[in-house]
Amino acid sequence: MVTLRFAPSPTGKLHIGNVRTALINYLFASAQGGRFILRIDDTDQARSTQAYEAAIKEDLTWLGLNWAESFNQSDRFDRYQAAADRLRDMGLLYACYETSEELDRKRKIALSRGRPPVYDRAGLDLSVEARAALEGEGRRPHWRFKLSGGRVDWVDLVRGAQSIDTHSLSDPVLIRDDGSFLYTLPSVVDDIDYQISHIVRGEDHVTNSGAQIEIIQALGGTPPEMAHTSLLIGADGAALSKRLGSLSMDVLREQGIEPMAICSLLAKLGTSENIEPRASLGELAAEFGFDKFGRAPARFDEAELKRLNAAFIREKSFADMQMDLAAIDQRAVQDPAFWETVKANCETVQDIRPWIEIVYGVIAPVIAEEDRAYIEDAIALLPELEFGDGAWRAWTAALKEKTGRKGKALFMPLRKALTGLGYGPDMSALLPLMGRERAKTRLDG
RNA sequence: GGUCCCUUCGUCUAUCGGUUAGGACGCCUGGUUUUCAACCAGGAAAGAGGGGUUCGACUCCCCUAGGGACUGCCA
Repeated sequence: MVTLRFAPSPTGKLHIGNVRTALINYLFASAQGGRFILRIDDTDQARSTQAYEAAIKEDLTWLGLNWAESFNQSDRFDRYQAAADRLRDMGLLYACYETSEELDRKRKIALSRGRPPVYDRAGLDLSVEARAALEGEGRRPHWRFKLSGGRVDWVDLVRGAQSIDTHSLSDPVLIRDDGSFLYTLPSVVDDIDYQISHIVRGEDHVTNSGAQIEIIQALGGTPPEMAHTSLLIGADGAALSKRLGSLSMDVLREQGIEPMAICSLLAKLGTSENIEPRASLGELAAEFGFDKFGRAPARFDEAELKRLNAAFIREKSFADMQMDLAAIDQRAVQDPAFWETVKANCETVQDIRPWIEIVYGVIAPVIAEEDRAYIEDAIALLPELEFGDGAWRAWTAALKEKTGRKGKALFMPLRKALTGLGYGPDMSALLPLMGRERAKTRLDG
């Protein structure tokens, strides 16, 4: 039985990068018939909030990434404490007394001397007396895990054979000087307790994985399978982090992006599969495979998401969209033909707004000076009877007859006068929707 | 400074020593719609640079350049 986990910390909103990791975990678990667990990494009490936690859960639910079980690390401090005690008993957890400033200074000095900024393990050599003296100064220790100094190897599902030299790593701090836990130990303890079979996360965690494997082994656990996916970068090739705010789920949702558009893109981006609309997570799961992932950073382009969303929208019937349409404007649901007519011109549902005004509201017509006379003819020939399906055809045929205009010259002035725009849905469908009176008013200018 | 990863059309990628270097999205052109979009068809478009190895290199090796990650009492 495979068990995967997604472990966000509730210190911010879910963005496109997080969601990709969540989705990949979900998809693999689903494809294997396994479990997908949501773990809230809220060990950082100062920065974690209930609001973010709720928002994360809301976003995941919106995306359809349902979890079999969820828990908070803040409820499991006793477990982490027990693990810390065991490590301490084994001599693998040692007290250090440097302040952050002192550590910072040490790093800078090492760097300036051309040496790697690795912790010098000064804490390891402290005698009982020395420790007592330091504590007498009012210092409280933080605690580091003693790395083996050897190599940690694993076969990564995405990156292949990995070998991390722990000698080049600083011993990770597991417990802060205020006694609180950093994420490392809780993560390891939870992965063991919940029998996580696969850890799937971004490649920014590869060195963490090296240290974590050693801690897992020290605690008597078996390291899970590991998969580190390459990170997403922006369309401009720069790090995505700068634009994370605009790519948060709540913003995308407000823009009218479909959850499956997001999932379809994120499941395939950076893989050898074509990025195409998929209607369900089940389809994406069936197509999922770590062997399809490349190792180079993939570019996330918001424009691509919009295009994919447009493709989704064209597939949506009025029934599919009724709720969303009503939420935007009641007028959008009074005639199913409205959606069917307008959807091909929308990238997101929100794009119906201008068409609502065009069909049901008031807009400023656009009539070029040289087309005045033509529009006068058009008014004269406007079909008297109430508009049906053939109104546009009959009207333009008559106009063609009268003016000799054809093609673009025949249609574009009418489109611009009636909609204020040079593009849009089929006029033969749009005209009956807006009705004779509205058309007349706009032609009058 | 160090460690690790990466580099094929604009973008995501296929190729696992011998191919007219393939596909998808985008783009361009044409068709259709007597208009735009949508839709359909066709087209242009790529091996970062330099050295090797080899009968033969996109593919293997080295160097250079460029990009990414890590190097936190963040996760």
